[in-house]
Amino acid sequence: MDTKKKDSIKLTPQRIAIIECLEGNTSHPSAAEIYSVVSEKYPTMSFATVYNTLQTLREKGRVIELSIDSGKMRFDPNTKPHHHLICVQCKNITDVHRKFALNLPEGERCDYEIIGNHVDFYGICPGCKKKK
Amino acid sequence: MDTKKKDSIKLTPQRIAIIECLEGNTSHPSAAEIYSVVSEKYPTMSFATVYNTLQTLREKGRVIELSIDSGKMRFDPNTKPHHHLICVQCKNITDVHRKFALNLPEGERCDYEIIGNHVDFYGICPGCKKKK
DNA sequence: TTTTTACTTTATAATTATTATAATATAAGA
DNA sequence: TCTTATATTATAATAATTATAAAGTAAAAA
Ligand SMILES: [Mn+2]
Ligand SMILES: [Mn+2]
Ligand SMILES: [Zn+2]
Ligand SMILES: [Zn+2]
Repeated sequence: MDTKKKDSIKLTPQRIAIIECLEGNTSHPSAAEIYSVVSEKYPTMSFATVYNTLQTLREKGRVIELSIDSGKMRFDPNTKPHHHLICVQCKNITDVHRKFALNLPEGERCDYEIIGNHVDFYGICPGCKKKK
Repeated sequence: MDTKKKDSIKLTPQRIAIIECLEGNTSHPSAAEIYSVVSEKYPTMSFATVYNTLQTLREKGRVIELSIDSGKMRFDPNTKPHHHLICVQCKNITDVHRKFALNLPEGERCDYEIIGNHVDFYGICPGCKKKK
């Protein structure tokens, strides 16, 4: 809710545009998609700024990186634990807010210290179903 | 168990080396790691051959691509459905053979046709725990 | 308010993973 | 053995991301 001092970042117009693009965005955009949106408002926007800002936001815990799409990173401003429903065809990602009680029994933990888990559901989205 | 005619591929020494490198391999190697292993036996081995062969094996359903590690693909010769335990520090991937009964209720499916699911457990592996 | 300073943006180059191309080589069937 | 479709290789091309360094600017200090 409220941001601690350590979480504050210098608010430049570019950063504000990137943050606004992400705010409430459930499309899990790639860096290129974010660049494409913000560069409309700021034509001088550089790709490096998008990457720099995303890295800063990640360090501050305001965005999460998803390694779901092969080749490119996708970003999620929803940092609360949740799961995903992924279209295997168009790679659309939809949030799943339901909680799952998944506990690995001692024997399956291989001495790992377990931090958390994440479920990916795979399927075909309504849009792709329509296209036969 | 037995390979159908359609699944047969021309067996070259390079392909055999790559297949043998993958056979029973539970380390979920990257293309570079596979190249590094097979190029010891075949010094003329090309990176393109590793990628070509991996693509062929994937098309034949003999290997699975994992988009877990940011930046690079990792490959899993175990194509039976299973889950993973991932070290957030060194990106070691350990198989989890336990089954989870995960069914999304109608309301959460967003009209997707659901094909399957996969669970990633995150944690710190014993090796990384030791290094403080 | 002006000055200072540390941080940010930008253009550009570099890096890394992967895919494409085309000439040469070869496994496997006739 | 001969033939041919397919595989391998060197090499170039592409795509995503990271690094560098000069120039700009938000915010703190004076
Ligand atoms: Mn999400
Ligand atoms: Mn596995
Ligand atoms: Zn789709
Ligand atoms: Zn580890």
